[in-house]
Amino acid sequence: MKISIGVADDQQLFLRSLSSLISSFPECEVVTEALNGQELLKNLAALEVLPDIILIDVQMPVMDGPAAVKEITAKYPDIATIALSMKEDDHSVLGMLRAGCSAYLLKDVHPRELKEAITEVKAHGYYNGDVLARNRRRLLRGEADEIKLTDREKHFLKLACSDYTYKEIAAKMYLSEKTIDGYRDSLFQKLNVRSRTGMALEAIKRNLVVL
Amino acid sequence: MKISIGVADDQQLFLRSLSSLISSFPECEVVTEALNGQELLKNLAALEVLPDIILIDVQMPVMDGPAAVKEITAKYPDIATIALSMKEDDHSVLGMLRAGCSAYLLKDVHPRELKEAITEVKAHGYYNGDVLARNRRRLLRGEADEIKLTDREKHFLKLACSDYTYKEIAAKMYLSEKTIDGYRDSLFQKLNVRSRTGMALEAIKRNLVVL
DNA sequence: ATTAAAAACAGGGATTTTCCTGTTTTTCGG
DNA sequence: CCGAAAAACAGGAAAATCCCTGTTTTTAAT
Repeated sequence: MKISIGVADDQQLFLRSLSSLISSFPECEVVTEALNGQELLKNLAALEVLPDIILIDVQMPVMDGPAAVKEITAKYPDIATIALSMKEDDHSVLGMLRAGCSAYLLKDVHPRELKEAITEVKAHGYYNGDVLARNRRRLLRGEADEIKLTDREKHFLKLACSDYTYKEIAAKMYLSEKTIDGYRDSLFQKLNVRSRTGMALEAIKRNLVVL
Repeated sequence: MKISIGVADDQQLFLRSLSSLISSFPECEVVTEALNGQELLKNLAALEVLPDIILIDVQMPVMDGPAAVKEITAKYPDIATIALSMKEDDHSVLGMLRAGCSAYLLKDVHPRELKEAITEVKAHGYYNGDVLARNRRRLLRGEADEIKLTDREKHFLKLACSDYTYKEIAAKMYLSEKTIDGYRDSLFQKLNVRSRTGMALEAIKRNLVVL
């Protein structure tokens, strides 16, 4: 019996190419394709035969990978998901891990490894050797750079990734400049930086803020 | 006669998938694949029958897109190149345009459009409707945000995208702090910013500095 | 050798940021 | 109502950055 596959990626060329490649695997067939999480869920709702496995990107518009995987895991517990991403930063990996992914591959893997991952996830429910397997324990026990930011800190951080002065940011947040100083100090500590530029760069690196 | 195609991309999965997809086009055949510009040039040197068209990413390790296209254009003037990229910022587009690309597509195009682009580039030497066609005149007449930075300014900018103080940067560059001030002022003007954080963010946005 | 341009450097003041320690107000749980 | 914790705010000094104008040195062309 062929393993049925769903694929979700916002890059159409990659999506179609990958589908084409997977269709060339004797033991696999692609049953659905989507350009984002929302479209994927819509397609799943309309399918009579659900895929066994879904290959899904992390960053997609409309509904991103973690949100989609979370919903798929809840609604279709028999579907396994394999993350396909360009990035392996802890934030991305943790997001997909927490959402319920069975494996996490980078987009620079060889097709043979993708095939192997599909096969192993189908047979055993997980795939050893991928990003997720290598980092699961470290990530879950919090050694990861996963930090907790309050909503206000996140808002401040987003505004701080700009040309604004702290005075201007305080005005935009309807807070005192001294409160802004406090947020900055807190973030300096959490991100282990010592300047605003360093903080902004670190935020971008960790995908806390998108440019 | 089939159009022979070469493909270069650092993401192996995309590379193989795309090759597989293009091999399914009746009028095309893939004759070489490479994971970077250097490997591509090496492969071309060994081929008896050169490809008509090369699909090439902009950002690759070892040798990037612009450098590779420049060399291909010089050594193999009969080979046309089509850029395939995730980004369409002016810097990336100009780099490929100046290097000699015949077309510039984003990776989110539909395979049909890729096919059309290949066909048109083969038949006419260019492809209307892509990023390059839409921006050629604007870019070349310099309305683009393409700015000229001296080697020293680039070096400074790279160092400034960090947690270092200007004093520390001056020490690393064996220059006076006042000279560093001068570079900063110059870059503030060129990038139209008014703070170091703004400068760093703008540099990243324009791919002047890679995180 | 001369001259012009580019690059490096400077003075100095204003503004902003960083750092440290502390107080007050608001919120929340018992 | 009370007390603790969280959030907001504060003083103030030092350091860093920004802004403006200008000089000196080096490089390059003639």
